[in-house]
Amino acid sequence: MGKHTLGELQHAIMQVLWDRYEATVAEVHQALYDERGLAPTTIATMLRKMEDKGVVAHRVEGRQFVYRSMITESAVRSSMVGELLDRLFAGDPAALVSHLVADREIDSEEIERLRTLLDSADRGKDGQR
Amino acid sequence: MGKHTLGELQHAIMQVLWDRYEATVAEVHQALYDERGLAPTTIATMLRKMEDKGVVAHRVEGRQFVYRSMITESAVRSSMVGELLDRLFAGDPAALVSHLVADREIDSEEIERLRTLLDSADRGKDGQR
DNA sequence: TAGGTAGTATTACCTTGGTAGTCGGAACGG
DNA sequence: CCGTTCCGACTACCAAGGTAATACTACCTA
Repeated sequence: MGKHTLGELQHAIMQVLWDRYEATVAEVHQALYDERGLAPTTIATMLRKMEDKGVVAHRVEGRQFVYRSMITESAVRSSMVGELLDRLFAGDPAALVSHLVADREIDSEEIERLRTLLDSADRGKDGQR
Repeated sequence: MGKHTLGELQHAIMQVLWDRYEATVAEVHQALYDERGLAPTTIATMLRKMEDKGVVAHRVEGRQFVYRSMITESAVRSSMVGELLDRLFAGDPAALVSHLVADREIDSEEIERLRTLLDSADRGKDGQR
């Protein structure tokens, strides 16, 4: 499996593509303009670089390019979470969760949610095998 | 609060400093040599750059520099986990945990550990207020 | 058919992380 | 006292992410 690591802007662009499935440069630019105020050429350049990396692809429609994502959001998450896990927590997911509850003030309500989540995940695994 | 984001090598170096509290360039180099096989100057250069960023500091002992970390491991974790959380999960820790159990094959045993962890965390919070 | 315009291609910087060679001074060994 | 060696300082690259101006081309319109 490749290194699906995306930079800040790249991820924001992917977000747009994941939302709409397809988008022209202009559409991506529009979608990000309020938050970032970047030039349209910046978006275009980034998309080209991302295509070089193989994370997006485009088709031609009239005189504009319509881009689409080549990787799923969950693949990117796996890749990036996995990397952070290895780097910061020696690959131990429990250590990450521990950090989450200890440091990031997660209120009791949130913890309750998480516990429910774990319960169902556990049940799901049991049912699967 | 600053952006305590460290690269791969930088983090490995910090790890050494966190372990020993203080270390010379040669010691850091030695500690990382088996895994990475880098030139001593590479370590020295990196440490200088890290000092520019303010994440380490040094004192002079004889003719060598003794470096120490200026930031805690937990601060780095907070910073980097927080960033990943915002970027990939819209700041929702539960979504991260959800991804963890759904995608990263965490076995039932692990889930059990996590649940125990959440229980005690919850109790801790209650006791605090 | 000429000119404007929309939209991609080219080119160019800047920053940060990473990697390392070479230089210069100071200490150490004889 | 002299040469070697140890070590930080300086300098130099490379890649990737970001940011954007400028060039080019093809279409659309008057």
